[in-house]
Amino acid sequence: MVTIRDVAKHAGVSPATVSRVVNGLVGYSDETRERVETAVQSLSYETDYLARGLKTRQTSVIGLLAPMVSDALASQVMQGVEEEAQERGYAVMLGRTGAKSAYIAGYLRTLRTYRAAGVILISAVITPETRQLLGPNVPIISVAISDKSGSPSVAIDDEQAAYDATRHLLRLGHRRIGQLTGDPASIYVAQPRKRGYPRHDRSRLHPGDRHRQLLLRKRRRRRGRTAAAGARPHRDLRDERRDGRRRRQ
Amino acid sequence: MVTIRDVAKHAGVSPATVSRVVNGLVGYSDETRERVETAVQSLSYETDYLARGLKTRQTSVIGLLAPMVSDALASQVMQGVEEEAQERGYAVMLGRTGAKSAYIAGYLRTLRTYRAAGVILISAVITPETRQLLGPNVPIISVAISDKSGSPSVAIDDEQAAYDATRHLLRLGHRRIGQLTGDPASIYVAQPRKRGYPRHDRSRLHPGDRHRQLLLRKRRRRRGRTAAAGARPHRDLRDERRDGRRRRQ
DNA sequence: CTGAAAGCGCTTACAG
DNA sequence: CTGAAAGCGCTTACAG
Repeated sequence: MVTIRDVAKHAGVSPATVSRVVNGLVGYSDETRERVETAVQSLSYETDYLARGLKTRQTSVIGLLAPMVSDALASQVMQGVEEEAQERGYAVMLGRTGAKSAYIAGYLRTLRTYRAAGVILISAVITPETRQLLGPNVPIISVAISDKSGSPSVAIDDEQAAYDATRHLLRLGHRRIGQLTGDPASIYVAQPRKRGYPRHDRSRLHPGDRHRQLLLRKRRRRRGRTAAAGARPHRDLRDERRDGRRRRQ
Repeated sequence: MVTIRDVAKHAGVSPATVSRVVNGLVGYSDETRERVETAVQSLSYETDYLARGLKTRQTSVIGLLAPMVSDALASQVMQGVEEEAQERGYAVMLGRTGAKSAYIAGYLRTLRTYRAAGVILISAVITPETRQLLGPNVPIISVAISDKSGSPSVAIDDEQAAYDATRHLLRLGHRRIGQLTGDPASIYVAQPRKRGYPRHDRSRLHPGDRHRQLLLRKRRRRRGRTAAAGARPHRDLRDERRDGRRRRQ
């Protein structure tokens, strides 16, 4: 393996100077720089990240933890993270937060000992333990869950999203609307979603949709039997249903 | 950070001995082992992978290169690789072989300088350049493309698969069968797929399927106009079509 | 502008 | 069974 010493010898300078040039620091003449660069080229020298990381206490590794690697949302995020990381010279290390949260501790420990430059958490909550396992100096970013603990996060307003999605269906004239929030015990965003849904009331319906609603009502009557055979709506939807019925009377 | 020296001091032994115990080597008394383990526990010592890797010239990192992170097949493979890796104490480093093959060189270089223990290549061909960039000591495994260069690979027989898939359709009585192989210039498996398809001839049809074929033929006649309006079959399929027609005469 | 030196945290012959 | 020492390849005050 070609080391910084080899380059130094080849260029007739000290290893310290090679390091400075390679890292783009200050403190060398143009001529020196050129000699070093030539030597780097002809020996095809490559910095040893392990050695550098050991010395500087930091590598260009970033940790990327997802619930599942093959998760649909996570895949998309991972793809994006990977693209940007590679563009900026970072390497991405993969991990799963998975079902067993014991796993995540292991990954975090690994990332710390590889001196990761930062960690991106997809669909996972940053707990005090997370912080502690990673040490105080590793930045954490959470994606898809907005963090309350002070870390930056990239996420949507889940409550508002539930509200908007429901409104969309209401505008289309639908009245029997189910909501699948996920189990609040394990799906963190279930709560805000559950809050967003019932914020609706009749007065919020868009007035311009009257016509369309009439159409839909007719169509529904025609499909009467099919509709009646449908699944019973979720308990939380009772109010909306009653609301819809009253309008029809 | 807790180092091996701290543990050594705490346990009243030398760093060398701590290293031996931690790595499960031979050469220490039971009593020593216990003292070291206690010290490791109470200080919650964690091996520095960077330092170890620098010394041993090998880390527990394995590289995982896929065409796209969000690719459907790759996602599944990645998930599996990640599970097994984590079980065995390896960390997975991500990379994309992507459209630009120039990228892959960068990843391979990175993996070499992180002293990766091995590399898994999904849907990519192992070229001499691959080998060269990674150095002679890093094992490479290719997935989804069977390697001819001597590396182990996990893949299906694409030619046979194309043959089998075609046979399946033939058995169902279909005669107008298109094949989407992908562009042979960029999709490596297009060639074997293309070979597998036309290996069929009439005599290979499963005799037990006669009855079903008759049924299908009737049905097809009924839908005559629709069928006629369908897309023209691929040029490569002409023989199969003619074959099918003759049987009807 | 440049180099000698120390040290990051570990491992591993070597010697006892 | 155990320890002192050298060294992996780099960076960075320090001194000039």
